[in-house]
Amino acid sequence: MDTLDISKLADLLKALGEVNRLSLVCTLCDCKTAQNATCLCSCCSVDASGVSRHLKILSQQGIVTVEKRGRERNYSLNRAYVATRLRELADRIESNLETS
Amino acid sequence: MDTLDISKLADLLKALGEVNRLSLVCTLCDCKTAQNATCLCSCCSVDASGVSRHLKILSQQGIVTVEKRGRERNYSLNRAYVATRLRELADRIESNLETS
DNA sequence: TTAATAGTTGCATAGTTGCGCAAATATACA
DNA sequence: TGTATATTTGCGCAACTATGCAACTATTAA
Repeated sequence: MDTLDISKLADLLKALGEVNRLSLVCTLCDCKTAQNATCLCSCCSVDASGVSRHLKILSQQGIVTVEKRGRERNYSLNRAYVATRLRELADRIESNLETS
Repeated sequence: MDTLDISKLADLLKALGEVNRLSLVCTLCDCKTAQNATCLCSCCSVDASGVSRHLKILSQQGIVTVEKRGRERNYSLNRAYVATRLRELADRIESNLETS
């Protein structure tokens, strides 16, 4: 894993590593359908502008996808992408090495 | 997953979500034996005091274990613990729901 | 004891982050 | 049109974070 990958992964983990953002992610986890920002407000303790900013960070990191629908934005979790990144790191951490 | 768990997991991810700390973790990944702080300095772009502080945060989060040995501290990665936390989240994210 | 080595801690600083509020933008609908 | 709803953005603020430096503690070894 080179420096660039580490930096990119760190950005992903940092995006997940904030309690309100992780709450948003966990809420989206439990939703079969995409949710709009107003609906997502209820799961974390910030106002709409804060939720908007958190969702922007999550989407910049590829954690959620936005779909514009009228005046709403519908957010859905990129389950496979996030799970894959987390499992890749888990696998790397648990890999048994022969050398060093 | 309740609020407390989310908060605790966010703390873990935040600890991993800093590029120098993640570099330390990845370096320890590739080491079969525990490494001391001076040795770990080379993998990230901060001085010894910075490394010391980052390692403290990692150990507070249970990511690494410290073993005092003379004037050295030897750090090793808690592979199973970290990998398990990451996989738990990955599993939750990918779980298919029947409702909602 | 003295000097060297390993690591930690206090301090100051620069930069980042999360937040609410208010204003702005965008869209829908009467 | 005008009004309501959904979301974003600018602003300022307070709190937090990462950093280097210098001083410190702890341990080893000459």
